Amino acid sequence: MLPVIFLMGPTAGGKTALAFEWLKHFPLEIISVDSSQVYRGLDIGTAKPSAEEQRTAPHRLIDIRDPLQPYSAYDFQQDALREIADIHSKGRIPLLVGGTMLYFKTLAEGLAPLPSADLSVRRSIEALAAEQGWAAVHAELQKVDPITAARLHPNDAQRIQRALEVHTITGIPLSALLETQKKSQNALMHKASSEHFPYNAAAFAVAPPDRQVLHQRIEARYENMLAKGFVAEVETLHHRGDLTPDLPAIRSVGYRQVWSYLEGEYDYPSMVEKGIAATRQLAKRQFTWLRSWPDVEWIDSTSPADLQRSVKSLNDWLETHSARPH
RNA sequence: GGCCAGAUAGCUCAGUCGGUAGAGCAGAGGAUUGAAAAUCCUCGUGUCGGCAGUUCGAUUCUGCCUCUGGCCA
Repeated sequence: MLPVIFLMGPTAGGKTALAFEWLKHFPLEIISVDSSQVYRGLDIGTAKPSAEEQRTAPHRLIDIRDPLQPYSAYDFQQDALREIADIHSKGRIPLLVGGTMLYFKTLAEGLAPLPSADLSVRRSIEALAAEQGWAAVHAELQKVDPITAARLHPNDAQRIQRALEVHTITGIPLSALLETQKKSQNALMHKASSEHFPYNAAAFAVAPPDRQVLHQRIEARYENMLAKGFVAEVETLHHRGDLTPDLPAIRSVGYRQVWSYLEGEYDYPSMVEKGIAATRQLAKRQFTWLRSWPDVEWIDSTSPADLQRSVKSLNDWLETHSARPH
């Protein structure tokens, strides 16, 4: 079974530095696992690798969408599987690096056979919500899919909308469709191969062990982004005229806050404070995913010794779990 | 120097007709199936600036002090 490496971690945790270190020692090719770096024109604020860094180490699945175009976990799964196969065919090893934890999970576990998003259905559900409130939409879901309705909090508008959308399109409750997948799924999750993911995957996570240290890094990095022209970058997007703040791209951490600042919703210092706080909150949610991920090897990004240890660890794993292509 | 207004959770503030206090934000934990850097849930004891007085009881009333802001000199 061919090897695949997952390098996960919170934002500003030190993933890029570690990936470049590993690149010196192994025949790796990088696939980005990042729901914001897929968008063209979102560079500074997503900490996208620079042109120079991309020359040294090409990143796949970056700059593959216009901010107006949607991208989804399903799209990622399809794209990533294709890129993994391509890298293997070249006799190299795929290194998946990023912080979008749902994308990692989707890749490892696969998705149930669900319909993709349908704008007109979503609009009609939003119209109902605007007219009667989300409690009414939740009640509507209760009628057609009581299992999902019970699972979702009445305030979780986004998930209620999706569940109702799935039922409207297929006539089958979301809960039933998820059950289908569960039955066909391999008993061993994540690390084990399945029909969805026939690879041997090693999972690593990098971060400073001390949350305060991560917070300091987040703050320093945000200030640095602003110094590098982050506001001007968002201004360019703003001036296009066709982008709106409800698009996933513009909702990205930092972009949303600068966008609001440009709209005059609050002043510059507030924008900075809110942007940094939103980044901390993102990191916290990423930790929540990582704590429950099975068999993760944690690496302390503040310790040079630990970075070196990880090289040895990765080397051992590649030797025992798979024949290295070279 | 005088007058006025403040001083309550990490921050911004509300409140207690005297019975030791609560919102928003921040923070922490959790959930997470085609928007996921999204969306949602849970978690609030802090010498109520200090000292003294009145009182059964003061964060609340009174006096003095300290600090902050404003106005007048």
